Amino acid sequence: MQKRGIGLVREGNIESAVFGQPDRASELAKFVCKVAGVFCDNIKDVWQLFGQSAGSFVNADVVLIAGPTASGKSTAALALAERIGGVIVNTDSMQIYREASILTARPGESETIRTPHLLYGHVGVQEHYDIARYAVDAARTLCNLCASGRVPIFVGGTGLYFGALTQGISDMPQVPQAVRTNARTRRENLGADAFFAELAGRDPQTASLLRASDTQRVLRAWEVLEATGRPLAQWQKGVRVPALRAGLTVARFVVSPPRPELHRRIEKRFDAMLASGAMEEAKCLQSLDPVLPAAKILGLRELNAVEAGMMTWGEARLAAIAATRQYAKRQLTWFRHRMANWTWIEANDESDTLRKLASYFE
RNA sequence: GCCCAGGUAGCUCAGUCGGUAGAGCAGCGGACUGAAAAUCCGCGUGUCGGUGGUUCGAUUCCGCCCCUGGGCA
Repeated sequence: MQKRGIGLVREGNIESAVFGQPDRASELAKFVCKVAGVFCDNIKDVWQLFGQSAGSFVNADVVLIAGPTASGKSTAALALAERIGGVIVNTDSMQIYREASILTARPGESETIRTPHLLYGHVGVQEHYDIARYAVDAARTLCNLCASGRVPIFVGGTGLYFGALTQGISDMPQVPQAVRTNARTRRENLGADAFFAELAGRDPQTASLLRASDTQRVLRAWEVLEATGRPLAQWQKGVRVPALRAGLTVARFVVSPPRPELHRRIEKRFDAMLASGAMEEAKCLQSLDPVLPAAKILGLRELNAVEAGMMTWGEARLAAIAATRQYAKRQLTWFRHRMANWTWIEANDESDTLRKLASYFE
């Protein structure tokens, strides 16, 4: 076992140890600099203050790399994996689907042959995958990898799933499919407002946190109450167990190109998808039940609209690209607020991203 | 060259009987614990083509010019 980097911060009777945890270190960096009376704006500088090499980061037990769609995070993660002997683990809610490799930009054979990629394409599009299953899959994967001694590098764009890794989700029973179907039917029959009023009558606590228009959450609240007899808000107060258990050294990164560059990359990537058979893939998925999560894969609806004669190619292309931009924006909102203390890699291009990311593992 | 229709937000357009303007889309900001590539909330971002004139006041009316469509030559 290699030695972890440790820096001591002293102020009066406060004494804190900075272990090889970039996020914790970055939190303390400003404080350290203030105490030391020097200017430094990154973690490596902090380490150098203490005469230590930033190489301690290579000792991370786990690496997390988040980023908006098309940010180049997968490429960066692969390069990092090869450098530190890591294994890539998916943290994306759509790249899990077997039959949708092109539209979800899932790593292909040329990537998977270089480094093991886990939790990619392991679920059929007909399945109703969700964060609960992800939490289980991720914990199991982590467990397996711990024994192997290879560093897991979790890569993806689903903020909620990163939450399962770092925060965990409250334990609660699975809602039977029949109850879920009933909820949908009932909301359709009653209308959104009456359905919400009904929920508010039975579960004012959860309802007070929601709006009638929030279809998905209102349905979820109703289902959980119906299936368990207990308000969702109560369940959510339950203990959350992170998949990344305490004691692990976790290096956390957000890959974030400048917005205009990201938009260019999104457009370019969609054209690349079209060129590599996205239309054919969409055709195979066109009869998917709209209720299934996989039916929400970006671009699917638009390409199927072309097939159905409802949209021209040009319209579908622009609509799909716009939908992807909007998704990236929502991801960034999550990351900015939930991952504010992660190490942000704000590079202009792929090689710059790689260089910056790698610099934390030198 | 002449005639007609236009030139208003990033795009498509509405509107102002003269008091400096608003929709959709795009965009931007935000929320978010079992569908999360989902779901939901908030925000107009503008030399009203240019320039003279009339007017207390012009994006609106008039003249000229420029640009874009279409038609006639």
